[in-house]
Amino acid sequence: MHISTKCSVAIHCLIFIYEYGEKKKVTSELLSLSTGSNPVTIRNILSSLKKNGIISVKFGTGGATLNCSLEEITIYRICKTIEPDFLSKLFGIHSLPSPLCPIGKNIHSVLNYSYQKIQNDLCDSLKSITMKDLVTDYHYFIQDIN
Amino acid sequence: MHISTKCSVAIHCLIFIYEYGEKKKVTSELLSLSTGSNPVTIRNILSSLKKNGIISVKFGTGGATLNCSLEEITIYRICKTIEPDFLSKLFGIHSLPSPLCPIGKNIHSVLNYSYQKIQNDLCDSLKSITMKDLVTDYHYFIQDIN
DNA sequence: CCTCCTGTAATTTTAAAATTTACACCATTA
DNA sequence: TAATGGTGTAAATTTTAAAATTACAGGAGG
Repeated sequence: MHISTKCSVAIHCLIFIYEYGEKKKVTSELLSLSTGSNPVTIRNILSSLKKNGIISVKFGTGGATLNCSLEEITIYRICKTIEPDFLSKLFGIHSLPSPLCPIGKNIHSVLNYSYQKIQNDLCDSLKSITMKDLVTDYHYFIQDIN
Repeated sequence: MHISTKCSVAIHCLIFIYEYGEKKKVTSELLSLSTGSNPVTIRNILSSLKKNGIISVKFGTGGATLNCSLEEITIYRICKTIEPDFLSKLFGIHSLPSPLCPIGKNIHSVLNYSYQKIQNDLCDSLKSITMKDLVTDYHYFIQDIN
């Protein structure tokens, strides 16, 4: 199972909110059009980001705005917010090894021990990239291509 | 989507083959019982490992044996063998962002640029652990628990 | 030549992710 | 104060990917 596309959509939304949040009323409908995802999916994502304090969403009247600086929003923070146990779901593990076999009995412990290290490494990697980097890259691509 | 459970099953099989491959005839049926996975799944996994030169499987009569030293088999090599494009499938990306929106038009480039770095980091992490480590851990757990 | 095994294609089942439908509730404004 | 255009969320449905199952051809060795 991979890290959900919801994280990619969340990044897309955050760039959009950063770029337009002050000028326009950024609604779930608008983000739905830009991302190509369903408005309900967007609302669920925004709801998580809001609970984590990353954005504010005006209830009733609508519209999302950024609530903290780009440097404070790492990819790790986004993933963790959207999908709290994404790291432990990184590796699939077969659920029914035989308890009668010494290897079957211990394989979960063995795998988890090494997988934990890999998860920690991935965690560091995800923490090293922030929305600041992504917005900078976005501006680079905008200039370059258009 | 996560990294397939087939990788965990492959590691299970390799420990089994290392421990018993010389003494017993390790068949897909036997590995199926130990892992709790289907014999056909096992045969597909063994078939990949065989093509990569990690193990040998006796055709006709049956039985798998290790073909190289434990140190040479990294988790990366196993994953890559079982699921060649697992790294690029690590992050899901929404497939239909709007080409009419500047962000929608560039989001794939932006995401891939950062995701590539993360994939490289993960790659390094996966290369840092070998079957030697996993077998050592296994022996540790065996002693400890039984 | 019979038995036990591998290799692999094709189908079915299962499980997870995403979408859709539905509706209660809030703010603004005409 | 009622209409409009939003949010928040639950529940059902659809879609998609992974895994299991079924099926069978073919090799090795007693």
